[in-house]
Amino acid sequence: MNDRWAVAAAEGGGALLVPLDRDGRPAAEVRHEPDLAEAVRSRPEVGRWVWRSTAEIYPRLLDAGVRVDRCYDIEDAELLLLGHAGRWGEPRSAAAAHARLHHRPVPPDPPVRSVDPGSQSSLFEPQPVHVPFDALLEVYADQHRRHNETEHPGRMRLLTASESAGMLVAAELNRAGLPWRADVHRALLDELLGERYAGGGDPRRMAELADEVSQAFGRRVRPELPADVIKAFGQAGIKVKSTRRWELESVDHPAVESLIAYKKLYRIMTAHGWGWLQDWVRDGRFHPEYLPGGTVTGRWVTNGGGALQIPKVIRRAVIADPGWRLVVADADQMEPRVLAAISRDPGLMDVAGQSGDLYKAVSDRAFSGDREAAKIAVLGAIYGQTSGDGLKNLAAMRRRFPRAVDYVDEAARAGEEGRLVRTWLGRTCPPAVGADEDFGEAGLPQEDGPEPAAGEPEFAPGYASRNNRARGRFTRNFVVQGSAADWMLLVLAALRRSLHQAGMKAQLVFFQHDEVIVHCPAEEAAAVAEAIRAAGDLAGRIAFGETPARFPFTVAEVECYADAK
DNA sequence: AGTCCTCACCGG
DNA sequence: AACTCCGGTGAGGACT
Repeated sequence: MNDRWAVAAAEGGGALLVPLDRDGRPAAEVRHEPDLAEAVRSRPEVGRWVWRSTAEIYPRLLDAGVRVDRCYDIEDAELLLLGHAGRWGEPRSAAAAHARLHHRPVPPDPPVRSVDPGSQSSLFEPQPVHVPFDALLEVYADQHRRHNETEHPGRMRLLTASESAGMLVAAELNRAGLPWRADVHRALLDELLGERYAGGGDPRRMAELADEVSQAFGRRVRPELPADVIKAFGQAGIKVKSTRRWELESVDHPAVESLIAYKKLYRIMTAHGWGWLQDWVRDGRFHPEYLPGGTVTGRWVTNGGGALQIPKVIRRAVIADPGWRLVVADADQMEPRVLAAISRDPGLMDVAGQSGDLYKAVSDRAFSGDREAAKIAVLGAIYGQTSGDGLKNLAAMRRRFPRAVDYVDEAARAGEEGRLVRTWLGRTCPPAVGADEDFGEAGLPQEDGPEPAAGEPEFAPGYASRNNRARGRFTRNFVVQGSAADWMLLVLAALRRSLHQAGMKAQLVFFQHDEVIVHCPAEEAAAVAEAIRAAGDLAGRIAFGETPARFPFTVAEVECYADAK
């Protein structure tokens, strides 16, 4: 059933609980029970647990071996509801929400603690702010009401419910960790960077490359210092504006090859080297900290460990346990398919209704079979390409897929004009950055945002409109990327549920924007792959209603993550 | 000694 | 050809 109960840890220990009625109000007396986990465990009939913060309470339940099917995260919902009302930036804690209800001074949100890699505790639960249970219940009932005031109440309810499901997934991902072979990782580092010397300094291979760079310049150059490299090129008579790889690649100088190779290894050493291994991998698992909804578009972020930026070469260390497999599933062309579903463009829906190569299908319709041109045009429409081939091809897009292009154009226009912009489910874009509240410059128009580049006249004509255009590109992308994140949350929720209902040992162990990894016994792998595909279809129907658009996944069953692509 | 900023790279 | 959208990460250095 859909029965909801609210629960909170009691101050002196134990739990406070109460069933809720259809309006989200207490349907009985609040009861106190001595054991939080037991109170939840003993009520499997509860359809959804309503609580202040999943990150605070759910790890404690998991510690006690208690899993819940569904929850409602009040502080996450507060953030989404405030955003929908255009009140981005107001404190989202339950304490703040309660104060607002009673027109009392609103306390600021507590700061998030800094990263502590060695710690096992959650990074996102600063210090629990105590909120009396009855105050929490008032906030929930008010949120229940506020959903009905949104543009699409059904979608908004789906948004808060699915992001709450994401919170459950995140807590479980944090606990499970990604299988990680530290021995393989170390061997990889030795192979790529060279062995480390006892006295410190660069590892062998990197030291060799640094020497090659210095020899090519005829003087000692530290390749990891952009300023030093630019100066060295200047002394060699070559002007470079930066030491970015794409710029260096076009430079004709004997140092370039070694320099690029060094920078590649330097990046691996600093971001995913021995120190990283020490900090983030324990007991054969990499434990990042996932934060659902950490970006304004609804994409997740991780705090620490760089879990969403694991270099391809390092993925060789991600290896399933003996007898187990990694089922790696990647949503195919997620964003164009989502654009088809939200814009209802007939041509694009038609194309997205097939599970084959979407860009090929687009190219057959509008680009005489030129797949590359089609891909650039589709992505250009989504990203707001302003120059180059994308612009030329955009005209063809506009002819063949007018409603799709109109949809993102309208989002861009709304952004430029400072209107609210929302994803399909109702996640709302924050106002333009720039009016910095800390300095009380509320009256500043949005176009006074970021500082102009050095040397650029601060009030040059055209400066404002340039920033407005940047804002338009942002909101144009926001509706697509954000609606895709909406869909992906529903995928995660459906997948989590079906893996559990099937009674499998399979575990979600990784999530990255459009990709999931499930770790499972080899004999479950086929069923897991099917569950992922089914979750994608179900999420499409739930999020967007009946639509011909399909949401296929490329699924690989592997022992090593690096073999998935 | 701590904080903030820039750079350049990783991923989607 | 150029670096469009969304982020995290560390190092180094400038600054307080």
